[in-house]
Amino acid sequence: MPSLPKTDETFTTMDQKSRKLLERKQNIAQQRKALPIASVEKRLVEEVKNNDVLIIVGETGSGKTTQLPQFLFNAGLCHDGKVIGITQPRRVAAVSVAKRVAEECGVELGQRVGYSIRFDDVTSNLTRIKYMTDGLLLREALLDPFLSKYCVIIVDEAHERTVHTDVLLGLLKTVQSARSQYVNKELDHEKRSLYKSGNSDRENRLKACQGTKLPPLKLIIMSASLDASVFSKYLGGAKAVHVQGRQYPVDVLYTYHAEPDYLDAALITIFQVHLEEGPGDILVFLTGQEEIEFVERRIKERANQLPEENRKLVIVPIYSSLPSERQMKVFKPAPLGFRKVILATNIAETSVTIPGIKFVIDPGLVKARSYNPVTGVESLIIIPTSKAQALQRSGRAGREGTGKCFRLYPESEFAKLVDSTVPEIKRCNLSNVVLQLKALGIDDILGFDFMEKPSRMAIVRSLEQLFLLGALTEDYKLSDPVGYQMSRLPLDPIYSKALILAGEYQCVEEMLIVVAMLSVESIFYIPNDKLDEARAARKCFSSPEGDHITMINVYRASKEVMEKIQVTNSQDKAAEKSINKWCRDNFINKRSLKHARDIHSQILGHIQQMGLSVTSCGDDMLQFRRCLAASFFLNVALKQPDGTYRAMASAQIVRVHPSSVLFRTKPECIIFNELVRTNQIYVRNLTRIEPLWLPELAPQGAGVLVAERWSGVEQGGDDYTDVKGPNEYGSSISGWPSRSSSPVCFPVYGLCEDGLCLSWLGDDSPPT
DNA sequence: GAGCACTGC
Repeated sequence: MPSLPKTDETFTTMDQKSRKLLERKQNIAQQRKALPIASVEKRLVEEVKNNDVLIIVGETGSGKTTQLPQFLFNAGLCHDGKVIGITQPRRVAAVSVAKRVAEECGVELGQRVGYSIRFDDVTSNLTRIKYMTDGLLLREALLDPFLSKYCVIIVDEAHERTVHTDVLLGLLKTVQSARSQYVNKELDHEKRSLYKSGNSDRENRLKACQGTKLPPLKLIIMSASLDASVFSKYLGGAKAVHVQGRQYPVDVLYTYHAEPDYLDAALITIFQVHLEEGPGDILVFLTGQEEIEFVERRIKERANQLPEENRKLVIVPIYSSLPSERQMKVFKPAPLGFRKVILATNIAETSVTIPGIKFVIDPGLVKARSYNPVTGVESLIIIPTSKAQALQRSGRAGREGTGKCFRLYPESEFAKLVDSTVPEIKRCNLSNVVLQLKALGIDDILGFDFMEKPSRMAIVRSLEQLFLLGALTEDYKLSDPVGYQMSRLPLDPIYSKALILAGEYQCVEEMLIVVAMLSVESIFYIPNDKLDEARAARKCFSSPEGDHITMINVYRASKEVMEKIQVTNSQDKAAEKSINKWCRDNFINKRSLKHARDIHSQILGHIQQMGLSVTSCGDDMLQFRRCLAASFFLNVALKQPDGTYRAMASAQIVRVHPSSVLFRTKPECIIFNELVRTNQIYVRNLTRIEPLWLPELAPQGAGVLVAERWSGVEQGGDDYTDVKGPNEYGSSISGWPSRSSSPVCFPVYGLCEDGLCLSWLGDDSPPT
C-alpha cells in the first residue's frame, strides 16, 4: 500500500490489526469445523438436492441454523440469483444469526447475507441468504404468492409450532405444488383459483411469472423435537435426517412425593444446591412476575439467617415486561465466590440463553394463554408443562458442561405430561389467520390442510366475525375493497376495520393513533412503590370520555416533546435522553411508546398507499366516539343496577378493569377492546358511548348472519352442521338476558321475523 | 381497586 505513510508506528498498528483479523478468521473457521454438522456437509447437500422436502432434526448446538444455508449456497443452489430464506419465530434470533453468518462468510451484513424483520430490513439485491421472521414471510406471500424469489425455504424451530409457523407450513405445501408446474395462461381454472386475483400487486406478480417456469421450491423443516414423524406425515412422508447436537449430559432428579407448595419446594431446593453443590449458577423456572418477586423476597429473608459465608448469592429476575436494562443483568457474571440465582419465566426457555447455568430447578408449571371462541374471553391459566418443555428446560443446564435438573414433582408425574405443548393455533383467535388465508386465495378454510386443525367452532366464529366486519361477502369471499384493504394492514382485523371506517368519520388521524396504541402492551408503567405519583401523572392525560381519548392525549404529548427536542437539539443521544426523562416523569413505558410509534408510521405508510387521506376531527371528539361505536359495535357493555356490566355479544357479566380511566365513573354504556379473565372477567380499554347510537351505527347485516346460521343448524342442512346444535352454536343468542332476569333495558341485535334486527330488550323504552 | 407467560406482522 504505497499511499500510506510508511512510519514504523503505522506498520505496527496495521500489523496488529490485520493479525487480529486473521486470528478472528482462523478462530471462526476452527469453530465452524468443530460443529457436529460440519462432518455431514456433503451428505446434507445431497439430501437437499435429492428431496424436495427434507426434515432435519437437529439437537441444540448442532449448528444447523448457521451452517446449512452456507452449505447450500456454496453448493451452488443460488446460481440463478434465487434466495435461500430461513424463517425464525423470533426477531432477535433472525438478527443475531444473520450477523453471525455474515461474519463467518466475511461479508458485510445486508450484502450476500441479510435479515428482514418488521420495521427493519437489512437486505439488498445481492442478498442470497436471508434470515427473517416467519410472520414476515407470510406477509411477503401476500404480494408474491409463488414466493418466486426463493429457491429454498428453511423453516427453523418448527417444533415451537407458533401460529405463523403452522400457517406457513400449510401455505408452503400449496406453493410448492403450484411451483412444480408451469405458471402460464394454460394453468387450469382450478389451479388459478388458488391464487385468485383482485389485488393489483399480486396480479402484477402473476403476470410477471406468466410464461416462465419457476424452479421447484425446496422446503426444509428444521426441528429440535425428537419426533419428526408428525412433520413427515404432514409433508407426504418426507425424509427425515438427524444431526447430532453438542449437549452435555444433564442429571435429572425428581421428588419422592408431589409437593403441595411448589414455591416453598423451589426455595428449599435453591438452598440445598447452594449449600451442598459445587460452583455453577441456578436457573429457576417460575410462572410470572408475581411469583418471581415473591421468591426473590423469600430467598433474601432466608439467606440473611445463614452464616455470613453462606450468603454469597446474587438474585436476578428476568421476565418480558422487565425494562431491558434490568433484563441485561442476567448476563453479568456473579462476583468471585458468589452464586447467581436466576428467577425466570418461560423467557429463559427459548428466547434468552444465559451462560453459566449448571443447575435448573423446574416446578413443572407454566402460565399459558387460552381463548374461548364462543365467549371471546382470553384467560391466562397455570398448567403443567409438556414433556418437550421439561426437556427444553433441563437442557439449559447442559450448555457448557454436565449439569443437574431438579424437577419438583415425582417421576410418575412426568409420564403423565402431554408430549408436546398444544400448538398455538388451537388456542387463539383465528380472525387474522382466516383473513390472511382468504387474501392468499384460499377460500375453503374449513377444508384447508392445517397441520393441526383448529376446532370448527373457532373457524366458524372467525368467519362470522370477519363477515360482520365487512371483510367477507355473503358467500364468504374476501370483499373488495374492504377485505383486501384489511388483509394488507398488519393489525388485528377489528382495528383495520376501525381505521377504514374512520375515513367516513373524518377521524383517521385519531384512529391511527388509537390502533397503534391498542396494538402494544400497556403504555402506562405503574411501579408498586410509587402508586400515587404514577396516578397523579396519568391524570394529566385522562379524558372523561375514556381510555381511547386518553391514549391520544399521551401520544400527542409525547410527539410534542419529541418535536421540541428535535428543534433545539441536533444530537440524537441528547434527544433520546430527554424523551427517556419525559417517560420516567410521566410513568410511561418507553418500550411500548417506541413500539406504538413504529406501528403508527408503518400503518401510516400503508393507508397512504391505499389512498385513504389522513383526516382529523379536530376537537370534535363526539365524531370520534361515534366512529368507535361503529367500529366496535360487537363489544358493547351496559351497566347493570349493581355497577357491573353486561357484555352484549355474549351476555356475560363483566367488570371494568381498574386500570381504566372510567373505573370510578361507570357510564351507562361503553364499548371496549379487550375481554380478559383473571380472578374476574374484566373489560379493558373503554370509551363511553350513547346507547342510542347503536341502532343507527351497527351494520344492518349483523344479526341476519347469526339468524341464518342458526336456522341452518336447526335444519341440519348447511355447511356448519357438525357444530353441536343451537345451544352451543347459538349460545350467544339463546343466552341473551331475558326480561324477567334483568329489569334493565338492553339494546340487542336480536332475532326478528324478518331476520335480524337491533332491538330493545327489557323495558319498552330505551334508558334515559 | 387489579396484576399480565411468550412471540409476531
